[in-house]
Amino acid sequence: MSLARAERKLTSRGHERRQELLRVAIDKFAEQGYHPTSVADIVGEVGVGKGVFYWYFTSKEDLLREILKDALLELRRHQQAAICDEPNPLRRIELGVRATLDWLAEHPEVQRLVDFARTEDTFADELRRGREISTEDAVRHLTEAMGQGLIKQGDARTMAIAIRGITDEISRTATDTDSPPPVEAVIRMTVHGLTGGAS
Amino acid sequence: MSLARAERKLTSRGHERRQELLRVAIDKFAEQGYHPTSVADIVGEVGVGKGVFYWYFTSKEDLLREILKDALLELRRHQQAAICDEPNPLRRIELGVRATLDWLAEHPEVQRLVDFARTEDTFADELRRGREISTEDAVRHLTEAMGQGLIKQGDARTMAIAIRGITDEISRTATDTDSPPPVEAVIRMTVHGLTGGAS
Amino acid sequence: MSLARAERKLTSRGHERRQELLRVAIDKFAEQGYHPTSVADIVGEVGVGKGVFYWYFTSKEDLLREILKDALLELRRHQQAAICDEPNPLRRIELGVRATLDWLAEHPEVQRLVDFARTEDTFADELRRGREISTEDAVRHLTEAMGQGLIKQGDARTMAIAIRGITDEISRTATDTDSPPPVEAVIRMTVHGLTGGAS
Amino acid sequence: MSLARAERKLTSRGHERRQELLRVAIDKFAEQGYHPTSVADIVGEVGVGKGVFYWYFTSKEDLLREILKDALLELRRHQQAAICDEPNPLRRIELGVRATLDWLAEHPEVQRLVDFARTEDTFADELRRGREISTEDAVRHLTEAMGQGLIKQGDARTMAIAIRGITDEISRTATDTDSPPPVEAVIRMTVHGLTGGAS
DNA sequence: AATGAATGAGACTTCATTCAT
DNA sequence: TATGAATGAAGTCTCATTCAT
Repeated sequence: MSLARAERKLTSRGHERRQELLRVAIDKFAEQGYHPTSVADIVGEVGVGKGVFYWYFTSKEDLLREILKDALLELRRHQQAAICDEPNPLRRIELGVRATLDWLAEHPEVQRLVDFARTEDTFADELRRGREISTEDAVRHLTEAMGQGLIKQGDARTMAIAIRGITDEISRTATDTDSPPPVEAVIRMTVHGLTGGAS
Repeated sequence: MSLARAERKLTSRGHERRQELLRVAIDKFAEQGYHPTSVADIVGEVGVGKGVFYWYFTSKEDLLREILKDALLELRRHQQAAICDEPNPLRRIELGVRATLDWLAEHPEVQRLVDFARTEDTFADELRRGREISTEDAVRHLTEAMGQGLIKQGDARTMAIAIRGITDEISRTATDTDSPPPVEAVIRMTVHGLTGGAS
Repeated sequence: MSLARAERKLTSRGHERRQELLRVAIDKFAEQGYHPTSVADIVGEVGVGKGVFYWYFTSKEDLLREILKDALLELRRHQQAAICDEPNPLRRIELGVRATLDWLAEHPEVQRLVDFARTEDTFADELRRGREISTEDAVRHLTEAMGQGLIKQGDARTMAIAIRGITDEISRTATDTDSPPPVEAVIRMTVHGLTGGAS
Repeated sequence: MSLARAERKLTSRGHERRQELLRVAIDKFAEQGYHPTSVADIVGEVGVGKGVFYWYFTSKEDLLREILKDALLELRRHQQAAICDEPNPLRRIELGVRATLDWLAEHPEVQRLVDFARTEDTFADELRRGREISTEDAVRHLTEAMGQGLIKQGDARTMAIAIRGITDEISRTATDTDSPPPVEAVIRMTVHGLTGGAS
């Protein structure tokens, strides 16, 4: 019986084709949006027949899901690699934020796709789990930091979500204005206080 | 030549029809996404023919643009009304954040639409201008607060964007989990410091 | 909410269009086969856009099902009308066979469609029920005839099936050779004995 | 130029492969229908690449034609073997009918394929010739039987077709209901009179 | 002999939009 | 104003067939 597309063993040429399709799809999706981009657009750009697309992917939907899965996995890896085994929890947050801004600056297309995916139920679930995990990670660091008296006591979960809100929005704006994200300012705000109210 | 739809004078019954179409469209768009929702879906739910739709709106695209324009205008009004003539700039930020969390909690559909619109060039421009304005508003308050020594000197623009990032992401999460946004925690973080680092 | 296609109320023009589509589809299906006939072929012949097809039918499959349902209903009506209230059960069989040969000769396309439908599970069920009913009808007449000593005792069900086998195959051959079915010979065989063995 | 596939000399392993493809194809065709079964389905089930298929068969169409040719040849052989050199023509009919019911009961898939093939012009011709021959055979026996006064004078050709109609329909029904065909009842009807009308 | 990647026409179907009634 | 029939381009996807390896 034929293998599911995902499990199919690919020749090295096949692997390259697949990557090429992914790359082009990411670009087009980010540029025009998921729905406005047709499979014909994608294969047209790569210069292959439509069948090729369906040789490597089950459907257009499957393709986006694949893209999202890969991207979030990579981002996570990037973050983990940055944090490594830093003992200071507050510094871990900092390194995580830096890594995120960094990676998103290098993959501006991805954020658009994630943002889109979040607006359509079919894809939203795919993301929720990943977001949960990243939130929990941050909560862990923040809780530890509170325990060590490095930051004031507070609602760690809300803080974690806020931090993601900041990094994401800063990244979006940086991409929109085609300028590098103000990393240091963000770090100052997230780690040393958003406004540093005089209180 | 016929008038542009928007400018056409409507009977009060016509006005109601239009509002009903808008309402249904917002719900469906938020629920299933813009593209997956067809014009037939919308008019079907309202119980009118397709002609009606094209009497009130130039196109499906026009409809979403209209929705976005209206929504952002309303949000802005809500914010302005809250801030009113509060003299303390930091307090103005606070009131603005409160008003935003408030309004988004009552209009969870809108945020999805805005988030989607941001991912497709056709709509993105519509939003950029509004975002610019709201950023500038916040920058003004923050700059004034710095001038008065209420908050530490810093990059006001980045702060403004960060605050929007927080309110938006907190709102999204609140909607996702169907729970009220942790308003006080957010206020504390935005106004009195995100982590309030011990430094 | 929009009505299911089947229940949609049609204008008289709409009703005609639908009939035209049915007619052309029956012809094409019978001529080239169901699968080799594309929806494009059908609407092309009628001279309308593809959307029209899907305005009147849910799918190509639905269309064939509809055709089968209508055809079998009509055939049954024709048979019933012929038998009417004939008291002699053997004569009822005769009238039924005559009516069947008659109707199939006038609707040679239908038999091909039914024959095809029988070979594909999706449609086979649609037919089985109808066949059951017609078999039971014949069994009733035959049993009554046996009771009255009009025919020898025997397996009524097998007889009924055999009679259908004869009428169908005779009809097919008549259609194939483009000649009228040998009605009298068939009647003689079915009613007075297939070979009339000398036994 | 390469030899026609059919004439190519095959190694014994090659012969087996071919048979396996035929066997699987017959099963799938009978199960799902000819068109709904893809070449990929067939080779997938056998566990070979697509190239293999096209090594042994010119096309999918060719495959079905081959199947039909083989099947009808085998059925004919089975019938001939049964009739052998029976001198009584009426008994020859009986033996032929028995052999046919027998063989169709053992090869229920084949009948579906033949039935399907009859509904599509591409294959119909392939079958017509075979049907002609078998009709002529039966006509010969029947005419002889009439000459010997074993059966009443009548339209031998119509009788022959009727007999085929009976055996086929009985076989189909037996397959459908997964029960053995009522051989004796059929013999009685075909040889000694369908209803044995009292006339 | 065999594989599996590639092809590309064409299948079915949807849908924004128009327009006669 | 309103309807619903009609349009037809475009969308996703399938599949018989070919061919480089």
